[in-house]
Amino acid sequence: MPELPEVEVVRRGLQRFVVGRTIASVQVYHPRAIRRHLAGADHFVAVLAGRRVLAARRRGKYLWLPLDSGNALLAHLGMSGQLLVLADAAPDGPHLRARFRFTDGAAELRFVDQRTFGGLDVEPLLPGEDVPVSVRHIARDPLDALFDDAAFGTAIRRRQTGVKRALLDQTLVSGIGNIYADEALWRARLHFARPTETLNRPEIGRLLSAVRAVMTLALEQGGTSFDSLYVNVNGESGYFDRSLSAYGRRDRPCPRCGTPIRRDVFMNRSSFSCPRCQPRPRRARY
DNA sequence: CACTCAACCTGCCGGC
DNA sequence: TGCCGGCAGGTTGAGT
Repeated sequence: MPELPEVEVVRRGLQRFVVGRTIASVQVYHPRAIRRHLAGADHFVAVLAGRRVLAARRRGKYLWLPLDSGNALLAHLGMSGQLLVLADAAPDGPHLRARFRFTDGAAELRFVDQRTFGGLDVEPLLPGEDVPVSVRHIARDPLDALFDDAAFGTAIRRRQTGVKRALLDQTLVSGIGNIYADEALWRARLHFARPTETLNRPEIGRLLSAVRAVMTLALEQGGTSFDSLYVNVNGESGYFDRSLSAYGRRDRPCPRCGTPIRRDVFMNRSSFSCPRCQPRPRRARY
């Protein structure tokens, strides 16, 4: 489940159903699911057994559970990863990659991932910074209280690239993927190829406000689910897809001006925008 | 640093 | 019915 709102929905589920519990045993069913855990599956299983989950945290699209050992169980859901809290008796689906049982014998946690782009590992938390090693290179996300708007504005204007490419760069601002990039640009009336160095302060302010607004709304609606791949820990879909203004709406009217939404191929993926509200800049940068 | 491409996977959909 | 290309919410590393 990919972008920030969907990952945050999962984090909240883990907060409610997993934090405070002690892991009894772990089973790994597919080596790719723990490929980032370089010490291997046996080690992964061993360091988790008996550990208590202290919290459920997130930065951007990364999710982690700090443990009483001082390490954290880190998860990235990739394109199709799910963390599900299910009764032990619930049948295993075809894409079950790992299972976590708890000492209280209540519902277990499962990592399910059709495309196996997601992954789990256990790693130390950086002293002082409070994030796992693998999350160090990721910028704070726009819903983080410590996100620095002014610093972001300076940094994005220093880039020599297009604004959508910048939004998708997780080292500049994290949590934004293809859906919310297109939705935020539509709200801010900016074309995806707008050169970042030409953005002025009001435009950057508009852009950040748009990102936050669309993510907050999506969160209230449980995230965006086009199919059963993107679900919360209880397997339920979000319904923000009904509120999308541009993404996936090729040839359908722009909700603001009625012009048919266009689709462009950009960075080898689809970009949706309104030709009238988001005119292509004279000098475009991709 | 900016940028492109390929790779990593499975499954679904539409066209032929 | 079946085969094939295109497409899908992400990240990483190699190469220019």
